[in-house]
Amino acid sequence: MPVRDHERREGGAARVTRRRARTRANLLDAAFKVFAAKGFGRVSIEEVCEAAGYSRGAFYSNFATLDELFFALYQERADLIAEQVAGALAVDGPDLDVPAAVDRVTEVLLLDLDWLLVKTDFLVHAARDRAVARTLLEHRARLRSAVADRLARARGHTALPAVLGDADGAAHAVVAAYDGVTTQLLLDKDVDGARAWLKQLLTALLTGGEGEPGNPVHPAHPVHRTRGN
Amino acid sequence: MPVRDHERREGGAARVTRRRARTRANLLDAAFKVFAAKGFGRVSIEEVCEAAGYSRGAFYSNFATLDELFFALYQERADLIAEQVAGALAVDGPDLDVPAAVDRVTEVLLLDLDWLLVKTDFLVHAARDRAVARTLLEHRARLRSAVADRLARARGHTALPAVLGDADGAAHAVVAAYDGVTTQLLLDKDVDGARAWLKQLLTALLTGGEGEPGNPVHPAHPVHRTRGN
DNA sequence: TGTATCCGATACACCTGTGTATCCAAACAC
DNA sequence: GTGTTTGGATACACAGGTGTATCGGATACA
Repeated sequence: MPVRDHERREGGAARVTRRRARTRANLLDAAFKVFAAKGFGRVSIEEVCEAAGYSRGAFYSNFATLDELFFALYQERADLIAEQVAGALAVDGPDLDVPAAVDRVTEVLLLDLDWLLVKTDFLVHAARDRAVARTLLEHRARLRSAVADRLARARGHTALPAVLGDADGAAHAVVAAYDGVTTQLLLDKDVDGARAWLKQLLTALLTGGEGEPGNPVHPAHPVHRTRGN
Repeated sequence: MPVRDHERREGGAARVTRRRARTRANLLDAAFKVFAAKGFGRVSIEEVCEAAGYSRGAFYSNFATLDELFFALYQERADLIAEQVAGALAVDGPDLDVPAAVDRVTEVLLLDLDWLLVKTDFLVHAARDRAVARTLLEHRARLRSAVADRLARARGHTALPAVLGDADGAAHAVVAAYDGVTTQLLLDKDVDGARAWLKQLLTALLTGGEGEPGNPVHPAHPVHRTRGN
């Protein structure tokens, strides 16, 4: 019998399952750290196992390939983030306090730089694999429609600038802004600057611009480090 | 004598240099194709050589590592794009025709999907290497200030919406929009949709929204393929 | 507690890629 | 043309990862 335990879970519920679940989780956690540090493309199965404190046997008992692990890892964490965003959007009553909601969402989305690194690795991965791309697109669609729903629900109370079309269009723009800010953040590593800049962008997009009168933050955001980038 | 020819060009001009330049260019071209197809992380030196029709000896005679080649490759192509963008911005006279300029720039920026793939690989690469990140940031800064200069030059003729602050802030937003649209494009591969969407975003950002009255394009852009993503 | 099952460790054979040393032929200077 | 330099091909030794088969201790259940 080959070692492929991971593909013969079908009819009856598994029997042992407890140790298994733990090691699987440990492998995923270790993989996250290693991926964040070195990048998916430069990580071997062995490294993941070593970081988790297991041998390769444990790996092959739980996953068929590194890709499969990566996929599971992404899905787990992405679902988690999606929940948090949904939570951040659900706070207000029927009428929407845009700046407050923007603050909360921004906080969640730009919380962890390591996650952004891994997420971007996954994007690159998905860009070359139709099937993977599809699930990533679904993830994004879910997030986007959460935003769109929230906006639509508040329509009339808070008017959207018609520039972007309907609530769905606005949600698209929100995601694009998030992606854009993320790209910059990956390079300058200035999380606080990125948060401020994203908040400004989003409020500008959603309110038409009459946010609080604070001065612009984007140019030379890094208070420390070389500026202007 | 080790094979490291590539690091002993110093005082006198090289002597042979012609064959060398050709093979170097061939290696870079082949690398671009292979990188685009499989992703930097999954490409070996051998593959590049094979694709270019050389042996590994040729590679090591021109580059020390795959990273070095990647860096050279990125710089070459990025410079090229920067030129084209500058050209697209330089067309108008002293007063700026925003929609026309947006059209031209958009055309250049979203011309080649392969380039976007490689560029994103490079982003991921740079995100884990300070030195590389620095040069990428400089590239972006150059591009951004080209935009900012053009906008500043046209100020008064065409009023910017004050939402984003000065011309520099607007340029930041332009780049962010570009990055955001790129991310989506990498997943749905819908170049035409991305162009339309980027145009709309940019005109909305720069004119405050009174672009042509065409209806919004973003939801369900793909005329073919699964929609809504 | 006994026992059947499962999970992960270990060992093995293999393959792919790497980097260097050496050498031949092509490109240049004259 | 001829001699010299140079660029790339070839050969080699080696490191590191992969995937599978097998085995022993751990785990759940009666």
